[in-house]
Amino acid sequence: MPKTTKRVTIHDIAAASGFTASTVSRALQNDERISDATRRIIESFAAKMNYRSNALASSLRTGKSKIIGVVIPLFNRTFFASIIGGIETVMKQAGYSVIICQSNDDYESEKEAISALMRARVDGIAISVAAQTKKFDHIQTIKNEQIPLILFDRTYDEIGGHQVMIDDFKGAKEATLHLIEQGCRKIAYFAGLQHLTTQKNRTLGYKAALAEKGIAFDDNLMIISHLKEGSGDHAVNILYEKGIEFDGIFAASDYSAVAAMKNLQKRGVEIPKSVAIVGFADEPFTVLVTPALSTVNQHTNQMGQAVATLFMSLFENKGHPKLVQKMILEPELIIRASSLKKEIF
Amino acid sequence: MPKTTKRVTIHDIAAASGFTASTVSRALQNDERISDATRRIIESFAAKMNYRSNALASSLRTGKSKIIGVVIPLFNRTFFASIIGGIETVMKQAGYSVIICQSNDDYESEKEAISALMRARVDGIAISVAAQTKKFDHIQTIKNEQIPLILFDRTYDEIGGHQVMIDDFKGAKEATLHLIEQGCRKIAYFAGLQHLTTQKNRTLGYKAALAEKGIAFDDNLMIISHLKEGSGDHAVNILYEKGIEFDGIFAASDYSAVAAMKNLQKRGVEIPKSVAIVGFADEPFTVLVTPALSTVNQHTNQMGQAVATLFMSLFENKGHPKLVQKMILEPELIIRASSLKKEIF
DNA sequence: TTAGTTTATGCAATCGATAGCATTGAATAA
DNA sequence: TTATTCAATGCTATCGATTGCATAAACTAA
Repeated sequence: MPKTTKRVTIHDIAAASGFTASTVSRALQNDERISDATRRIIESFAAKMNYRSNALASSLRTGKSKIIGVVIPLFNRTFFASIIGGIETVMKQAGYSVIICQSNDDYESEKEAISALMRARVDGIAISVAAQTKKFDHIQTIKNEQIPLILFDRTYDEIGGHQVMIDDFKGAKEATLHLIEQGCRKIAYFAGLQHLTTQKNRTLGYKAALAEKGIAFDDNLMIISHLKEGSGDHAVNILYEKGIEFDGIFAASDYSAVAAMKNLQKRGVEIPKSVAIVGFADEPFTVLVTPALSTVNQHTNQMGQAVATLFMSLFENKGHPKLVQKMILEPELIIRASSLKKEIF
Repeated sequence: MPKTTKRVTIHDIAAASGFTASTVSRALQNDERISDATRRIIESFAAKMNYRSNALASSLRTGKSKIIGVVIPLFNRTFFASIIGGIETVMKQAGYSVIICQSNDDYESEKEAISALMRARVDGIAISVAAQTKKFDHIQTIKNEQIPLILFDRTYDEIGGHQVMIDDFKGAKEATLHLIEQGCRKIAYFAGLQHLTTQKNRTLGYKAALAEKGIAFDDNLMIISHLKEGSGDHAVNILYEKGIEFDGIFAASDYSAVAAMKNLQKRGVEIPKSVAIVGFADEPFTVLVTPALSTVNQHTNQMGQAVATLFMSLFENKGHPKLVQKMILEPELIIRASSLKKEIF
C-alpha cells in the first residue's frame, strides 16, 4: 500500500543538517545551550523542509498536551457559544487548543465526554454541569486524577472545584428592584428549573428585592419552566387563565421575556405602561424588539476569558497546593424601554 | 519534586495480571486472538486499577489522532455554534473529538489556527473561510499534507476541497419571489459583503427572481453592509434620505431585517401592509418579534452533521483517490407574518 | 507417534520529541 | 605546560500503546 507522504521529523532535519535530533530539538525550542550559528542553520533547514512539530509526540514525552477540554450542555444559545469564544481567545494566545463537548444536558453523555477528555490527556477541564446531572462521581474523577477543574455558570459548591460564574442573585435582585422602582408591585417571575444553582440564586435575588421593599412574595406569580422559546407565552396564558393580576414581569431568560411581551401585545396590553418587563442574558436581539428589552448582561465573553485566565494561573502554580478559587462576575442591568414605566420615550 | 500521581498504563496492568503489555493492549482492543478468559481477567484488572488509555500514545503510534479541527470566523451567532453542535454530535458517536478555533475573520489568525491544528495532527480540518482571507496558501498546505479538508458555508471553488453549503442562490431567489408574489415591486435588498461567495450567491438569487418576474434591478435598492445588528436600521435611513421608495425588503440577515422592521415601525410604516420583510437565517428570535419574521432557514445543524458525515466517509476511503465532493443543502423559506401582505392575520 | 496446524501469548521495534547524562574541544587559570 | 572549566553537542532512555514476527503449547490428522 502506498504510504501517505511521510511527515518531516527532527530526525530528518538532523540527517540533512548533520546535527543530531537532540540538537535539532533544542535549537527549535530556543534552548540557550545551542549556538546561534547552529540554531540558524537548523531553523533554515526546518523552514526549507517544511517541518511541523508533532504535538502528539511532544505531549506524550512532556506530559502536557496543551489542550483543554470544555463541556457544555448544548450549543443552542449565544450564551455558551460566547463563553467558549472567550475561552478560546485567551487560551490560543498561550498556545493552547480547546476541545469542546456537548453533554446535551444528560448525565451519561457528560460522563462519556469527560472520559474522552481524560483519555486525550487534556491539561484542564472546564465544565458547565448538565441539567440532568444529580451525582458528581464522574466530575470527582477529574479531581482525583489531579486535572485542573473549573466549573462555570452551572456550578455546585459540593463538587469542590474552582468556580467562575456571575452573581445571579445580584442580577435578579437588581432587575426586580428596578421594576419596583418603576412602580411595579405585582411582579410576575418566570423562573427556570429550580434545581440549577444559577436559577435558584435568581429566585433568591427576586425574593430579596421584594423583601427589601416590603412586598410579600406571592407564589402565584412565580411560574417555573425550562425557559425555552415558547415558555414566556405559556406563562402569560397561565396568569390570565388563573386571573392573576400583574404589572411587571421579570423573566430569567430573554426568550421567555420577549415571548411574554409578544403575547401581551397581542392582548392589547401596553408595554411598559401596563406591564414592565425585564429579561435575563442580554441576547443580541433584545435591542431589536419593540420596545427594546431591559435585561441583565452576563458578560459571557468575559466569563470565558476568566475561565481561561484561571486555567493559566493553575498551570503555573502546578506544584503548590492552591486554595479553591471562586470568581464571581458582576452582572449588569441594562435598562431599555420595556421596563421604563415612569419615563416616556 | 513530588511527581503527580502516576497514571496507570498497560504495563502496570501487565505486571499486575501476569501478562505482557502487548496482550493487555490486544485484550482491551478486543483483538480476537486473545482468549475470552484472559480478556476477562485483563478487563477486570483494568477496571479495578482505574485504567484509562492514553490517547496521545495511541495516536502517535497509529498515526490517527481521532480529533478533527474546525475553524470558524467567530462565535458571535447562533449560526456557527449550531453548525459546530451538529458536527460534534455526529463525530463523538464515531469516537472523535472536535477542536475549535476562531479566526476572527482575519487571515493571520486563520493561518495560525490551521498551523496549530496540523501540529496537533488532527485527522481532518473543516473551515469556514475568514472574511478577510484573500489568498489560500495556508489552506493549500492542508491539502498538500493529505489531510482531509472540508470547506463549509464560506467556501471557494478555487481552493478545491470538499464543500458543504446551502444553496444561497435558491434561498434568496425564493425569498424574493415570495415578496413579489405578495405584491411587492420595489424590493430593497440589504446585502452582505460581496466578496463572500455566500453573499454573492444571494445577490444572484435576488436578481434572478426579479428577472424571472420581469422586474428591473434597481441599484438604489441594494444596500451593502456587514449586516451586523445596526445595519438594517442604517439601511432604512439611507433609503429615506435618498427618497427611494420601496414596498418590500429582503435582508440577507435576520438581525438586519429586524432592525429594519423596528426602524420602519417607529416611522409608522405598517408591516407587512406597506412594507413586507423577509430575513435570512431563521435565528430563534425571529418568531418572537412582532410581526413574526419570514426568513430562510439554513438548516445549520444538518450542515454540521453533513460535514461530519463527509469526514467519516473520507476517513473510510483513505487510500482511494476520491472525487471532490460538493454537498449543497436545500434552504427552506419560512413564511411568517412579516411578509404576508395579501393575507390577513 | 510424528508432522502439521491452531491458538494464545511474548518479544522487541516503533511512532517523534525530549532530557539527563556523557563527551569533546577550546578557552582559561595556575 | 598542565589542570580546570565551560560551551556546544551527542548518546540513549523514555513517554504509552501498537504490531509484525516469533514461539510455545495444545490439538488434529495421518
